[in-house]
Amino acid sequence: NGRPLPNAIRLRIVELAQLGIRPCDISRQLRVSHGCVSKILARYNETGSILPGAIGGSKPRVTTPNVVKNIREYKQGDPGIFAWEIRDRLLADGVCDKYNVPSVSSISRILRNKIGNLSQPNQYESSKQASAQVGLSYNHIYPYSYPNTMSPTGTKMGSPPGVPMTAGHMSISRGWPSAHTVSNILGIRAFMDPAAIAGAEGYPPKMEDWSSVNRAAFPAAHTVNGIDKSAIDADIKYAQPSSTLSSYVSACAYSPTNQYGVYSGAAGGYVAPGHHHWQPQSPTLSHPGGGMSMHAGEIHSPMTFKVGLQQQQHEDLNSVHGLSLPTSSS
DNA sequence: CACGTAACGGTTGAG
DNA sequence: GACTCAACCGTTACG
Repeated sequence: NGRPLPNAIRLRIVELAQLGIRPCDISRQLRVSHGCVSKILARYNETGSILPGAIGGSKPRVTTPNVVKNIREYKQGDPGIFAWEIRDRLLADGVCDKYNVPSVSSISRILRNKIGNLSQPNQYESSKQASAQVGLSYNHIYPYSYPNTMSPTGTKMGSPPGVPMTAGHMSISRGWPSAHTVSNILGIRAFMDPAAIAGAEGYPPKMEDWSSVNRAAFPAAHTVNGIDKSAIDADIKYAQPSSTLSSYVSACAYSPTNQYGVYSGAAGGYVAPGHHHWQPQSPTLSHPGGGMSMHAGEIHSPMTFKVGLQQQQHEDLNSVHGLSLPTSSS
């Protein structure tokens, strides 16, 4: 199946590993392939996140209306300007950063297709030149936006939201933002995902049974009660692009004190991203020291984001508590 | 046998 | 609304 393992299972994998259980035993116990266990643990060790990457979607366009507008202005200001000069200026003026600056060929294409007839200064006439409004919202809504270009809140995001990430890591992942960069965004969904909760109390018989499982898993869950999966999904879907929310969730979902302190000391480890509370209590699978230092920059911001929406999620996650981890008892 | 990882087919979501 | 594309997923097979 192509869908991510429920978060609860992912959690268990990391938790068991930290308890010193061997990966092969984990895979047997949780009935997950050893390859999957290996992958999740490897990722956890590398990034501190247990969350899956961002599935689906398209690579963000770099030729946003704003970029096009700037290119147009450059061209108008200096009709003889070369594409590579435009590229440099886009970088120099901060219109783009090195990650989302259009290629020279893209710029050439823009010049040719969209700005070719500069004699017509009517900016928004040609093609679907997208209004400035759309341009504005671009970074806003794009889950894949780069951390440094996407900070609608303006409060944080000096580093990727909620996820530890060194520059080196960014570069090895992909040209555009690493899946891990947005993994916390997915965390919203993953953690609200009924399947994830269902998975906590055992192995979900069928992922397809989300909606029914959901109700069973949240008998008293105010937020979910009476709302079917589609409604939830819709909420989540719209919530996702919000970096503010995602930041919060990443913090909330992995808050060791509120959510998982119950489990055990060792289990606290997986909460990793950016918590100074985190202490490798179990050396078995604790993060490499370097890994934690990567998180340092994140430490404070997630905490601040926990406040607003916490109650709601908190209770949801408490449900996770109630249902999960027969391990600790058995 | 345990483990890491590439190949594979499936799922997802933006365009 | 169906389609395409490119991302990620977990399983499987192999070393």
